Amino acid sequence: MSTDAKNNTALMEKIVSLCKRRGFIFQSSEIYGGCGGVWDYGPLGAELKRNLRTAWWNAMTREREDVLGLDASILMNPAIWKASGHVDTFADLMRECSLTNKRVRADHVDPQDGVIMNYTGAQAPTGWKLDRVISVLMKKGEHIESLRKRVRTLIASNAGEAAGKPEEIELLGEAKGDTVEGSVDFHPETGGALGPARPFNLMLKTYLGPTATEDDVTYLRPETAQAIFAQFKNVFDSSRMKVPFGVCQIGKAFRNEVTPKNFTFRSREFEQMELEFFIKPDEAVEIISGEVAQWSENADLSEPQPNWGWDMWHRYWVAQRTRFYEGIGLGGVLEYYWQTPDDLAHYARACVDILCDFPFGTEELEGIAARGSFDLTAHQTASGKTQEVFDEDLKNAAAKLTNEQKEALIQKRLAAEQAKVKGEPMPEADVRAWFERLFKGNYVPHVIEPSAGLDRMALAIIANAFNETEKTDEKGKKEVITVLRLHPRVAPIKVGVFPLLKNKPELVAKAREVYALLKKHMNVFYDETASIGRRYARQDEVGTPFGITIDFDTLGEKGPELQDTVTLRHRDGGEQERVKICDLLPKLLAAVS
RNA sequence: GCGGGUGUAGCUCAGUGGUAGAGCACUUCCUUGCCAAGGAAGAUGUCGCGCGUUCGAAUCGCGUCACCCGCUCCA
Repeated sequence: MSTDAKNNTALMEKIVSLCKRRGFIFQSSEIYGGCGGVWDYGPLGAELKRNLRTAWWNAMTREREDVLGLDASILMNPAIWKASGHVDTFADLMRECSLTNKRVRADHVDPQDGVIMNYTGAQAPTGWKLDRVISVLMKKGEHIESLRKRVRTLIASNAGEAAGKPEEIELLGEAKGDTVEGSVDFHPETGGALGPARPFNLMLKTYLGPTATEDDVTYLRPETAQAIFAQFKNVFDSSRMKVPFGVCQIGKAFRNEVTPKNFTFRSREFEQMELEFFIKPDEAVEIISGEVAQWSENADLSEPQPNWGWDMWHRYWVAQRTRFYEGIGLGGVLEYYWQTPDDLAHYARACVDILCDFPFGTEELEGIAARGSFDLTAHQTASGKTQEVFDEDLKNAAAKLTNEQKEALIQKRLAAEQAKVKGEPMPEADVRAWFERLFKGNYVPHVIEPSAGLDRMALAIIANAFNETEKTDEKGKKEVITVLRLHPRVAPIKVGVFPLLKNKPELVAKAREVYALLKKHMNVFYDETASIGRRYARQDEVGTPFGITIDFDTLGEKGPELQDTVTLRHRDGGEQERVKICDLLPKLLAAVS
């Protein structure tokens, strides 16, 4: 491991340790030895998550006119997961390469010719040993030395650092095996023998009903999005909304990840915050507005416009989400990755990953995808229930088009279908049928999907707020000071209230008064033990942005001007100001909301 | 899933076959005049879990679970 990587691992360990010590995050089921890939949030973690959830919910729906909330069940009719493609994608039989553990779909192995080479194991000068039979296909025309080199390289990369340099690995007990033709038992790239075909499903299966037969199988949802699609018509019909509008949801999702890792970053149970923002197809926008706005570097994305097509809406949501992250203190550590056509799923038109700096690397916080009408159309087809909306503006505008104008639109779309890089072009008859419905004002909405992970967000917040400095006191004793520089809005505790001394009843009584005053409005922590400095430090470590100290001036010892004023201490920098008790609440509320 | 590593007090760790330890944290009391002060007393561990070897296991062996690292996976 490089020095950087080691430092980052050490940093991550400190963060994990702080999270446990101060009650942010615990290992699930710890007293029973834990449970792989799931985590519990302690008192402070629960507050932090709640603050993030509230910030998101407010930004996405309460502060907007065009987005509504939903809270759907985790268990759903399994037909939803068949329609969405989740069952098929994950129910494939997979085979694993015995050399590299690379997986391939069992039905996607190309037949190969060659000679099977067998080894009884391998060893390295580092003392590392592999004690298992290795079978590799020496492809027709391949030189034995080239095969050996390949095997050594693959073994070394799979074994990690323990095996040392590939060229020093010794292959043991080489023996020539059978000659095969058209064999599908070897990995097409590595040549390693493939293991048995096994189902590989990332969805957590369960049974609805006590009989637990295969007929009762359903899944814990692997994403919250599908519930929004499945309830689209109900929300639309019950809310009097018009496209464009969105439906958002916060909730748990479950994936049987192969390797949960990086603390809470990739876990098997996690919380998603997703918005499905439904928009008109570009053709509808063009008919109504006469044009579709083109994006450029200096495009104004602040207010949605009627002539926005999917591209503008997509970029608008990227900008909106960026603003959100800035508002919770992550503005400085974001990166963006625009997926290339190769990365994109066939149904997606564009997808931006919002990445964030973590100690273990720059990783995805949120994905913002333009998914076309893929999801609603899939549910329409599978359920047999129309997911179309009727758009009167569109019908009226279309009625004014000449036949030539209509045909021009159809021709433009047909050309676009032919130019598609991924997926099959839509047959002309289907395109014409679709336009037929469109000209009457009917279409299945398209969608922009910003999908964020709450647990990742919480981890990003903690990791980026984590700050350690070394301090030397008067006696020359060095100590490490830890401060979580959390944005006041997300901090689990907003303010600490301290009497300067605990053996002066007047100070304690006044401090309890201030505590009671603030507690109704925010999470406040009262502490009278240990020295004032230590109490400040304890709160710094959990990111409490403010500290209030009740001292003798508060009691009026230095005269009436200072009576009923307190010291307000700021976490970052430790500067202090004198504030009247009656001014505290408005001042603090402004800072934390 | 593969390979490597780790697991001892709340945290960080020492302890290599013979009575479980330190620092910090914690509790109580005294003291305290703004940034991890001091004093006194105290509590805290089936040494991840299970099986085995042994007169005796935190220590050795096997298994298992969890976490970390590297692969792999990640619509």
